[in-house]
Amino acid sequence: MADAEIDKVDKTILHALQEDARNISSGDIAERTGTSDSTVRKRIQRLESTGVIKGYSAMVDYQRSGYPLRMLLYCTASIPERGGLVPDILDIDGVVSVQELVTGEKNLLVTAVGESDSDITPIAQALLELGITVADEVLVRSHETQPFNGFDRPSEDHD
Amino acid sequence: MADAEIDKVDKTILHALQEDARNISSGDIAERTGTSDSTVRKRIQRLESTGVIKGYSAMVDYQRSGYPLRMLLYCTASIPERGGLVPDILDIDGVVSVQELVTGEKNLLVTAVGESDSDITPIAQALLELGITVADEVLVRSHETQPFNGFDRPSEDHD
DNA sequence: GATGAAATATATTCTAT
DNA sequence: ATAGAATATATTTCATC
Repeated sequence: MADAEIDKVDKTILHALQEDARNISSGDIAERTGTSDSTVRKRIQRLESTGVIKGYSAMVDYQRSGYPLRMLLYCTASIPERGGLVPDILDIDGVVSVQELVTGEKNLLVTAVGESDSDITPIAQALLELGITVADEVLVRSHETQPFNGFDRPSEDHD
Repeated sequence: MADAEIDKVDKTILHALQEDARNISSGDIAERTGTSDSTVRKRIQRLESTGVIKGYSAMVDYQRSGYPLRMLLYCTASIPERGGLVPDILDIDGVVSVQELVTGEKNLLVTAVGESDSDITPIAQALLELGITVADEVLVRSHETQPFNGFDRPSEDHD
């Protein structure tokens, strides 16, 4: 359950699956690791069961799928409550991520997606009902995400 | 190329692939849409080629894979340059996302992942070399992301 | 871990509606 | 644009070393 047992093979697997989770087979990854596909499959199962791999998801361009609005909501919640509120926040329609911030008065960063501004208002309302103050709202103009590049150098072992 | 042609079937496909991009086949999705697997496959190809689906990626728990540090870097870049800098920023080791913010002096939000604080310093340095000022750094205590839930109600067509 | 064979599932192509 | 059928590939499962 610890996080220490990530070796070269695991790194290569993580890198491959971050690159393309749908069209790469265990055999393809095995070629890169120099092991067999059954080994890769067992490793993947372990990574899944230990929670290192949380799942596999299509990366959707919300802009091109009818939801052009992306907004950051900086919130303030009381520290003791904050952690427990995260699941409730994720339940709010349009919310795609919640981050607890260590420093600052604005200790919660909520990201929401929608069709238009009118979709954001009810989100702020729902947050208020959870006892969370929305201190600031910032519209996101563009958004690029990529896999972490720490797994593509399996030569340097992490352990 | 427009973003308007997302119908019920597409929404169901997007929802399914966001839920599990690796272990769901076109046939499985076809059962949900009430169409055939060959139809689903063609729809997926279209969604991919129009850029609605940007790719498929394993969601990795960086905390459990040896990279417990997540940091937000609020930056300031001159507006005309900002957009063009995004690819350069993504090239920096440890950077996982770049967001252009519409309002505020801090008009760029960079998210980075690393093993320890010492991994963040060179990132700030690299940003400086691009002519970007790091105005603020905030450590992320916890981070939860989920698929947008707008695709799980295919009853209401978006068009 | 690795390997090989059997069983399954999946993708491709072409035809038709 | 969707569906169906036939073929070809690919993938997993499982027993074995």
